[in-house]
Amino acid sequence: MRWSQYPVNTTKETPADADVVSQQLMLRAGLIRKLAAGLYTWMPLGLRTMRKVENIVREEMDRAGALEVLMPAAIPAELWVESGRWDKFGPELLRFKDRHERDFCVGPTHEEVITDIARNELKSYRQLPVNFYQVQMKFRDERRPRFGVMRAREFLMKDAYSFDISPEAMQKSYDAMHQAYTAIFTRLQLKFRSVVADTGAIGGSASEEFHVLAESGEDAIAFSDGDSYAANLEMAVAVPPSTPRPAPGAAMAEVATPNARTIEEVTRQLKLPASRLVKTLLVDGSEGGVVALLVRGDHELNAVKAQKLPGVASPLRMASQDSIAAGTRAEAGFLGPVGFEGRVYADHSVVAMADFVCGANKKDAHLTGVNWGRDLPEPAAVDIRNVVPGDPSPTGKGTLGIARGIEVGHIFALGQKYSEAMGATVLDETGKQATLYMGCYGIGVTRVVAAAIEQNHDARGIIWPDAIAPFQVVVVPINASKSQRVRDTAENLYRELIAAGVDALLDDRDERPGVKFADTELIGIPHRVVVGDRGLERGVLEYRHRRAEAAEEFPANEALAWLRGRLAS
RNA sequence: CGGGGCAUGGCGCAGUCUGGUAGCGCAUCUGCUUUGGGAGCAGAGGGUCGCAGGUUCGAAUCCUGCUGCCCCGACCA
Repeated sequence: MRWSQYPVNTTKETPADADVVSQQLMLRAGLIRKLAAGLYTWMPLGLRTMRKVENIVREEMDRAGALEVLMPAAIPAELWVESGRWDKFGPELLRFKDRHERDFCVGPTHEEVITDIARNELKSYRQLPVNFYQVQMKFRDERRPRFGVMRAREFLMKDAYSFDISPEAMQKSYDAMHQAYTAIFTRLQLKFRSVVADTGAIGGSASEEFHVLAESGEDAIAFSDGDSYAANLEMAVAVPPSTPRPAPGAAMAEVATPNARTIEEVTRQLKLPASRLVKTLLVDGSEGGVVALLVRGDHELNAVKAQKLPGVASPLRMASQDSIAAGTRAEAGFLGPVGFEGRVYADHSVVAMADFVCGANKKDAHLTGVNWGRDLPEPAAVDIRNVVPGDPSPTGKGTLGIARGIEVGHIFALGQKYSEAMGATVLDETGKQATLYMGCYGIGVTRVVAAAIEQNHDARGIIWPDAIAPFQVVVVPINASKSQRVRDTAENLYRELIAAGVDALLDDRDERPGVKFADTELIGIPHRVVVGDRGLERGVLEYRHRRAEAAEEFPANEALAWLRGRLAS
């Protein structure tokens, strides 16, 4: 492609309303243009990258044996009523009526449509396993679209749905997708992790998310340095301490702690580390009243874990001032388990403590030297805290660290949720109707593009991985208007590259060198070749990788062969 | 949906309080000079000041209503 024929409008100024780097760079580089909140046009340059991502996804899906289909974006309401999601989905589902006043929605995901296909097309267990996928624009009317294409309302998604005769077979399909996703993100040259996820509202037996690691990621991920264990922070298991609880060494005593309502204030007044304190959190019980949750002073309560405990209201709600007063006759800031009459859950790390400090259930007072068994009954030991860096991995290998990630893929072993609701069955070996087992698997293609930028950029702009760069190489003639030799050399090299099947861009604009360099770096072309009279005097061209500190020279007369070596590595 | 804010040429903004000629930078176009890190000079084009109503001799500016957009707020690819 010749740059002069490509309307790439780059800007020096950062758009005022772009709040993340990827969005700023995509706008500055002219990859996308915003039409309305959460709606973007993909400009030629941006679309090239998106298509490259899409093709890699498609190739790996095909390789895994999945079959591509294309379902309508507009879906009749009946299917959604049948699955029960017409009422459950809420305002994110964009609904509309056609000219006959029939209800429709714009598909935010396609379980209903594909299950309808499955029940009509699949008759026998002999047709299984089967996995249908599509790459298609989805629409979700996000309550707040933001971060550019990362959380847009309309976005390109690869969604796949597997159908199997048994849970075991479903697991095989699921594993195959896990493998395919790993291959995809590896080929995209992104640093990523697959993490154990909460199956949440969708339900099902297994679920993993694929995260691209980036500082700016919205999600916290705990991962082990000893093996491949990784989980969402909400899901990461905090293992009980391996060291036994020390014997009591002190008598229980009440100490005055005026106005010490926070852990920080108590540690300051008592001159003790937060790890010696017990934080008492009262939450609403599922049958009224309050439940006490205890975590160590330096730990954080994990709401997802806590709301799964028997007797605890879900979703988790902190107790109101009134119910705290009714349950303890004390006030928040000075709560403690000693003398508390309701249900008590203590995190494993709390159970392992001796001579600890907690609230005295009395204003301006705490208790010190408190010990389980002696001063209060042994509590129910549970895992209700967020893991912290340095915790042992639940797999027993290595310790946990915390990283931030952007969720770009999610795989679910769904089970029979939709097939049951919509009656998707086949005949099994014995000739009986058997309800299908489903899995569903998504990749946010547009989000991958943004995530790749979040992970790969510097002050000058984007640094595309070779696999998804809109162009692999840019040939930059310097002062071409003055030198026939520069013009010819650049032109010939460009043609050779194209003929060799390399995605090459020729910057044939009549611009000053500084402008060309700055633009090339902003749009993130990984390999740059400079053709200038200065080098041609000595028969050399200049090469620089987007990440390299400095340029290097190479012989002009064997340019293609030399460059191929660089492109391969 | 709650809270805050913004709307002035393609982009970024000033002007609004205190009504009276619509302005700056970038970008665009023309010419000359320049040419290895976002050039200089000279000139040019481009604006229903978000929309509707009102106050006034006169409204970007004051008043009312509407719309759109952005930011902050724990369920997502």
